[in-house]
Amino acid sequence: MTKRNVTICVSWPYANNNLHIGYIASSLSGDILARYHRMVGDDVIMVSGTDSHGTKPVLKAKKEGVTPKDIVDRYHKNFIEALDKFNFSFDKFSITYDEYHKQKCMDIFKKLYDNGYLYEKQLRRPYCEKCGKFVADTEIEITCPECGRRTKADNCDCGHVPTEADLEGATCLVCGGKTSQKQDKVLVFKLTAFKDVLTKLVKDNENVWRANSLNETKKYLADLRDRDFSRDLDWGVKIPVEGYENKVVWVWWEALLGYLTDTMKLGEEKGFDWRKFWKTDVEPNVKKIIYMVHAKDNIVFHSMFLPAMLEGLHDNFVINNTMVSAEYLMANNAKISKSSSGTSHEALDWANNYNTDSLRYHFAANGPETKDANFTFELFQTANNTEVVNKFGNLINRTLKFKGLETLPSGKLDETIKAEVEKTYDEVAKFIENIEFKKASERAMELVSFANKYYDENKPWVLAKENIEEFNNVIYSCAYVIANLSNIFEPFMPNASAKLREFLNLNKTPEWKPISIEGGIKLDKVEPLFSRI
RNA sequence: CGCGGGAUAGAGCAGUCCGGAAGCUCGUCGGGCUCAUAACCCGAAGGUCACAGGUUCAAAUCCUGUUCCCGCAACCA
Repeated sequence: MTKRNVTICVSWPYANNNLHIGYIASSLSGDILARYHRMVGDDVIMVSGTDSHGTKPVLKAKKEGVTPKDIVDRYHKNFIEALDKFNFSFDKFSITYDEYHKQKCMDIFKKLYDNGYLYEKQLRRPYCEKCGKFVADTEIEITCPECGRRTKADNCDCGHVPTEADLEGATCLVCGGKTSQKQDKVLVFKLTAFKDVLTKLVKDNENVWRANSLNETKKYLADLRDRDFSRDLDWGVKIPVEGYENKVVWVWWEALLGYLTDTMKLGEEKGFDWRKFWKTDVEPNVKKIIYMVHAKDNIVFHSMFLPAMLEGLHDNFVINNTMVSAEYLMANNAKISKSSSGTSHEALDWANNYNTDSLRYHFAANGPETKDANFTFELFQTANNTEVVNKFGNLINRTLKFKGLETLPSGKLDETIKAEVEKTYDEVAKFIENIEFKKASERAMELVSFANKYYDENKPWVLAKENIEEFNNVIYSCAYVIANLSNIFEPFMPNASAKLREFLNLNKTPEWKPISIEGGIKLDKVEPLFSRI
């Protein structure tokens, strides 16, 4: 296959709470893609980082009497630790308060301004005299005129959306004082200027994107509006326009550019030209794939906001991308973010208590790919004990720990096994490239079932006593399957795959193609890959 | 009536675009095997495809309406 340049953009977790398993479930697709594309020989980068700006860290910092940086550093550390334990193979995982990111963003925003895509709008906003600044809706509290309860001003639990008038005399949550409506201005991004480009983008991907990405984007296009670009806040990326010294860029606009700034930084560090991943005029003959991996609440930002910004630079950016939009992971049928039950939904807790390969497999096979997926300990336990331990782990054990077997015998490779292995590579690859990870992981597991069946039908425990040559052929053929499972499962269960390579003295760098195996390997390193829970 | 995704055996899901004998994994029940972490293999039972209409020789699939879950729409991100 000809080499492609593949960029995998995994959405940026917000530094407001510890990483939860929903993020792992919806982002895993990115790591599966990254590992697979590296194995087929593509030039791959996978990037993301911590989204550190916005009002929430600021509020939390005030409450705890620390700086916003202290808050986001705490969560950034948690993100890195959790993602590392789940074996996410990021080439870069940065943080948006990084000076490099901020500077590059400001350069880009200046260009968008110069190109005429940012304009000023007047409006009235709540202003706190005591704090001496305009405050965000989440920083003030009002009495809801609909239900009479106290609520933050962005929305009320009763469903009422406060109007400009409702905000008059709101309470500032920072200082406790009253706010008043004052004349303010906001910088607006001219999203409507990109209607044709975005319409074409959707049309070009009619058979590529999932239904949620396509329809959600079409809906926005039907009623396309310009979007606010600035925010009244001092924690964020400064706006390189005169008169906006006290405002910052709304986090979305700069966080999305993190994919680009990560790539630029990576290029400087590793010595490659970042443009080969993002520009049509660099390595023009190499196919470029840009995957956008995120959950459904992020759709339009990736399908519209980012492409519009890139197009607005008038600089041959690759606009076309492959949207990989997941639905939501529910925990015990409740929204993870709002759940307050005793069970932890923190990614790090799960990683510390259970086998992350097993969790990865479970999320690939039963994750929120096209609709919300429920996640419970019981469902995971079943998947772990039946699919992962009984089928996968047991195949390894019954083959490589066959009673009395100390070295792998040489033998003749069974033709049906050889053919099935080749077929599995092709079909799993097809599913992965088609962003169907549920099917891909299940198809991979079918090879395990195929081998277990082959094992049973050929009864090596009988052959061991009656026909040692045939016994050797069967065990050798099963070991051949196991060697290839170490490749095929690399995107899904990287730890187990690495251990299999160690058991069988295989090359440490896996490739997406059948590998042969030699007899005579000492089997003393073999141990159970997974344990029951 | 703001908009998008979803509702299919006890559980989790595929099938819906392009209508043509209801499938997969797990669980349950029965059988086989004894190499293996009591794992593995074979077989069976189990579903008015959310609900109500309609189109058709034929509907899980197309059309209309309804209910429920999730998300988006606002200076939350």
